[in-house]
Amino acid sequence: MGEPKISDKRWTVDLEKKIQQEHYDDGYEQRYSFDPTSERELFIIDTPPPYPSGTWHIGAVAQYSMIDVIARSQRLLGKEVRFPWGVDRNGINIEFTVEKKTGRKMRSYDRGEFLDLCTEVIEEYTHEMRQTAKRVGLSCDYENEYLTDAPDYRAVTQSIFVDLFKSGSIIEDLRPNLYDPVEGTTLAEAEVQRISRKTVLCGISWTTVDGEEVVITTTRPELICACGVVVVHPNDERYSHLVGKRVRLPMPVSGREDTVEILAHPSVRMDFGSGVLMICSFGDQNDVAVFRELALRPHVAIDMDGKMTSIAGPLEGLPAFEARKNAIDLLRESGCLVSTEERMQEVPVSERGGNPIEIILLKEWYVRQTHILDRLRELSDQSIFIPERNRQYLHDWMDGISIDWPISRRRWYHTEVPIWYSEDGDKVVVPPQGCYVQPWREYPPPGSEVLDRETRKFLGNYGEMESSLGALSGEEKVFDTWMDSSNSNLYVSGYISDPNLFERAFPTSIRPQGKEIVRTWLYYTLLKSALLLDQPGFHSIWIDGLGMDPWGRKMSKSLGNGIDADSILECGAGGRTGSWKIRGADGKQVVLKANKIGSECFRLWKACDAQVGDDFHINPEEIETKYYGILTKMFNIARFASQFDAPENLDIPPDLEPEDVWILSEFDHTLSVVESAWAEIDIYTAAQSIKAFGTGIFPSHWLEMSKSRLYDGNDSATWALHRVVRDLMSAFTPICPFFTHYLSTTLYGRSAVDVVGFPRIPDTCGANMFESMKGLTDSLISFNSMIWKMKKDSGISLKSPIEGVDIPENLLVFENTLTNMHNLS
RNA sequence: GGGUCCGUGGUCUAGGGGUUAUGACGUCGCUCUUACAAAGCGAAGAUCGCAGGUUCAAUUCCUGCCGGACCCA
Repeated sequence: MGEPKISDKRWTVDLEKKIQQEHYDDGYEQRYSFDPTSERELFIIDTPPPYPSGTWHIGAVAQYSMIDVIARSQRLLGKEVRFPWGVDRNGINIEFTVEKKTGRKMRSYDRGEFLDLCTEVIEEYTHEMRQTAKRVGLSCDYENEYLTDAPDYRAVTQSIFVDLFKSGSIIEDLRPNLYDPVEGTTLAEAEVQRISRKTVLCGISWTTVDGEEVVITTTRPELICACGVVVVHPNDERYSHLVGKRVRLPMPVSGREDTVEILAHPSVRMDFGSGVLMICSFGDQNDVAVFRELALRPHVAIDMDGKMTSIAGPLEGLPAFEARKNAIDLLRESGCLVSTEERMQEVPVSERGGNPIEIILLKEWYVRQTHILDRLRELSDQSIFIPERNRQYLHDWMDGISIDWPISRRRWYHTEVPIWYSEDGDKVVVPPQGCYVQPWREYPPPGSEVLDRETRKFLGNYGEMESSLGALSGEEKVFDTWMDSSNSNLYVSGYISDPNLFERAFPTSIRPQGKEIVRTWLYYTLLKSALLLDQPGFHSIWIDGLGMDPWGRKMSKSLGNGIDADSILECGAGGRTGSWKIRGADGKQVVLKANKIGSECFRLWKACDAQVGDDFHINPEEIETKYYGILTKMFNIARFASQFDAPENLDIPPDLEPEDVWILSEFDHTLSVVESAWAEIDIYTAAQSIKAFGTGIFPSHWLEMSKSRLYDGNDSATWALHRVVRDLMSAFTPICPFFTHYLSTTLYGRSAVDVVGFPRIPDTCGANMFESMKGLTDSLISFNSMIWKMKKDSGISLKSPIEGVDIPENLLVFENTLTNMHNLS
């Protein structure tokens, strides 16, 4: 015994930052790198590649910190863990950022020049994001960082495209597409959001060729020129006599017939407006469905700039929104407008740009998916979902899929569709595997192949056929960014780059992610794995909820309730405190304050505070008050232990006394619970068990009982103390790596983060005594509490002697200890 | 409008057909007991959203309603 080896009085955020600094400087790579040839069980994590946008949301950071807990706990269980660090950098977001920064629209730039600007800006953000990742303790393999916009990653995306094209899973077709006319690009169903907007519902008088008047209700009078058919419900007796007749369009049109047929169709709601509906190409998704069903010839009313085409007659050239106002005026003048009514309507807008969406006919590339949904369901049922109930999100999404996935976009900062077209348009050229190409500014590289555009039949090598293809035109379109990110599991498991690894590592061990991107990232990844390999994609899928504000609302800029990650992680560093102004539930500003949080406390909070899968409320005040004290407690236990020299050999115990056998058996039981919780990716149970033992039974009862023996240099007590503290730190290391690293290194000269193989207490120390000794635990707790209460009630201090207390029979094995501890006489 | 999930002391949270419902924070009282007052010990505090139903028994299962979140039309 002597001076404590740990001189600091308590854990501080400054100490945390100092330890972190050393940790990242010193041997970081050896510690956390991945050896693909390892004999150990492989555990590959498909880390969500975050999108760098400047600030990182605290909710997302909380999720990543739990992914790190998974990574560290699997290392602790002895697995060879690959915890990759990837950054998703493709996409419309960065294009918008650059446009905003420079005040110029993308299309006013030279394409190459614009790409360079994007790279520059995204590079800055990428750096900031990596700093935050390190600050929260993510033990990723940063050395082998992957970027989805880097040539090697894009090459994988393009190679997979070529494979799927050759196998017929990717096709090119002219179909009605969701389209954002402001940004000039196609969208997938997953990219569409709905907002509520005020709109005018018009009642318009149409006249049949026999001269009968019919009123049709619509919110889109400008689309009359695109009307292909007028429909009524088959059971609607008011109109059954009209079915089969033709009706005249109430607006002038050009280049098409000016009457359409009236038909019966069950999709009409009889109680909506007049009960007569005009079907246009393409007003909404229902129109698209009816057009397909009735095989109608579409009239293109809106062009790619969002303006009315020539068929719109007097409306030609107007943007859709103005055309609508104009159409209403024209109808009013001609006396066809019989009613107008303002009402709220849900309209589809683009997720990124917030622009109203049109549906227009476009030639695009598609990944076929509707044919494989049943198989996909079977495959996804082979994966374990954590928690199981979140499997439902995937099922719901798959049940709603009705059209193929359009993957081409008319944007720039994305992976290019790797294809060239022959001059006659009948043949295409695709690059060889593993090669990144930019067809809009490059010719096909050596090794490219020529295929028939329709049948995809191999026609010959590009080198040999070059002269027969005429002037090649490179595809200008790019991929939806989900085409890139949905390859992440393949990429990190060694697809193409390391076949030996891929053989062992696929299906990828785990996909951790938030529930909000089940319909995109998870679904598309599973689709890819199914199309390419007919395999499930993942062994386990861990789906967490979303970080919400303290009142349970989604954090968003517009609500003013967001919390920046750094403000939490840096709270308490260098004497700075944290203060957050957040708009509360009642609309008033609420100020939240905290003195110290940091990464360790933050991680502990997330691990302990809620089960995986549910949305979680983030309140900095709560994080501090509920969890900082636990760190202080655990720190002081280690500090206390550090004043007694640790025995040389912590593997072989001396002769152990009964109370030490008892605590070791209790501890081993806790360890067994924690070990199986880590194995099942059950962070909550592991965290709660460690916390309960480490702040409860161990310090409050065993430590108090053993103090006098420890001060007397008792070998048994000293051995038990250090064995428990050392292994407790190891078991705890996935949650608080820097905290346990510091304490274990200081006490035992070996970092808990380097422990590979979960610690358990040997049977020789009583680990197998748990069943026979567990009855003592409850008796001890109630006996100790009873004495403490007796002393309190009689107003004497805890060390004062007390008389007339009988030790219960089953606790007589601890007679000396208890007599000493409570000063019984 | 439809689907999914959630609703447990003042706050957050665990659990789950059966004697006194888990833990934490906050509150109150006592204590500076040779690790810890940024702590310890003790106490009070819940008709488990509401209304029905199933059952010998429900907070737990079912139905409806109310409130919240997410997704979809």
